[in-house]
Amino acid sequence: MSIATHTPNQLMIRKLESIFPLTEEEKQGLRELPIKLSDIKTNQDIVKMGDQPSQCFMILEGYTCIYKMTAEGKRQILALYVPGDLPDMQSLHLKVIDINIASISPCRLGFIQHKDLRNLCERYPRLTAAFWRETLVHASIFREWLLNNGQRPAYTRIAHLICELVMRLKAVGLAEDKTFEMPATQAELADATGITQVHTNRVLQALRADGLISNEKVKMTVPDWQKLKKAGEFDPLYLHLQKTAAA
Amino acid sequence: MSIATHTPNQLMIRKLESIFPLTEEEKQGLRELPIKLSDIKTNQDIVKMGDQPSQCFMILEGYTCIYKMTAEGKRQILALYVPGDLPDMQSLHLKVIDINIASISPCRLGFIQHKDLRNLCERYPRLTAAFWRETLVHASIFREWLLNNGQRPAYTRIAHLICELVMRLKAVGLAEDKTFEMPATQAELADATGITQVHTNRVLQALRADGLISNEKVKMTVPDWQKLKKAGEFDPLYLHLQKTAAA
DNA sequence: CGACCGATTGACGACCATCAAAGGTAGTGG
DNA sequence: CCACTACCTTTGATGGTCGTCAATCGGTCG
Repeated sequence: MSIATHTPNQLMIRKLESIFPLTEEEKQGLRELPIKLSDIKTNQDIVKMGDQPSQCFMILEGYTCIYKMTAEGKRQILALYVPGDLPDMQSLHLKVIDINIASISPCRLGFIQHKDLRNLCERYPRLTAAFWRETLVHASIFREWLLNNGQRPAYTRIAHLICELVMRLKAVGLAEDKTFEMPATQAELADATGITQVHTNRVLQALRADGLISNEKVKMTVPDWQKLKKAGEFDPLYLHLQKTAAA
Repeated sequence: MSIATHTPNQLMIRKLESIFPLTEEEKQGLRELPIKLSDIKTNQDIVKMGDQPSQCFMILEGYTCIYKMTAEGKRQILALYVPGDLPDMQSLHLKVIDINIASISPCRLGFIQHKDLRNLCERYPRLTAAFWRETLVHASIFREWLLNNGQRPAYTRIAHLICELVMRLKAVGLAEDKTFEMPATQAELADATGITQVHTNRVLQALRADGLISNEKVKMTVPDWQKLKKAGEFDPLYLHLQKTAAA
């Protein structure tokens, strides 16, 4: 089977179902949510620190990241987002954006007005819990990244990051058996894991030499999931996936 | 003026008001929320990974932290929590706890049943937004820690952590002019910032030598806030405090 | 074909980790 | 009042993981 494709609203349903059980009525409500499409290129800023948007967006295709810079100009990538994710859901309740969001591949985005989201949640109150839960899961991912970047050596760290991506892609049906899209450059992986680009390159070489990953262009494949999982000390509890999605 | 003391429900109101404007009716609702007190000693686990609690708690006195361990037994402290904070609010929507929560000083805690919280939010729907916002602010803090621990040198990193604590304590009226409680040991600061205990000690000596902090036992004082802020590259935007609380 | 971007390699060094031990301080109990 | 203990802080010595700097290589695209 090839990688699943969805309409925007179907993708949102699939995403929410990966962490929250939806009723048929709620799905129907979600199908009626207005979503406005927009395509962007690689390395475009989508939302910037200080913005006060009246909408948020879902990724339909491609990857984005959120990042912050230090005064010295160093960049930390705080999260990678894949199709189905809502990188700026927080803007629903935090007026001022405190991060930057950029594409790391060509993307198709679906913009959703805050007011439409609020209306939907009023009509289907359990959806409030679903969206809240989505933000809580991402908070949990931030915590895991803190552990990963703070306490694990570079090799383990990158293995863990790859494990997480695979799991999250599988949850929305976007990872084939062992292969998935990995458009992030080595510089981006470096900024995500808090190591330098040069060292990232050497770690990736080691991971390839050990048979844990292989890649061609933007396609990465994981020959032996168990081995990678072990190398990355990966336990998916923190993703809080529904059992059906985790399988 | 001495450090503010509150009843449990007053403290919750004060805390929520630091990030969200409350109406008089909502405050009245909050005053009627049942909160059950409990005292614990230093270094007690309060909630553990895998738990499925039916309640959450607010800190009334003392400090707690949340942490995770790697397979090799290294500990990362993911957040420090001070009076007014709700370290396991996430349990309202994520059934399984994915972190450990422990006291780092003697604490008085106030336990709140999930069902009481849900009832309250049903009666005052804006409070849902307030509590959601509280969890989003903490997600924002996790992001800032990722930046801090990932990209800043040890000296800046610890200065930043101290700045954050001061701001958060002031927001709930728990930092006097320049002095506040700092019960965390150097080992705990080390695990929070991802550097070793030995190196933390040396950095603290440097901060003291530079006149940025001084401390006796559990009291820490900041002689020159502007200097510390600069040394820590501290910008409080990410705390999303109301203007009144930030002042 | 030249320009650009990302991946790769080499040499060197520093920040911070690791290991080990000693000094302070508080609390406990005889 | 003083041992005794436990915990935290401090110090010294050494070294490794990873950062920095710089250059080259390879592929893509206009």
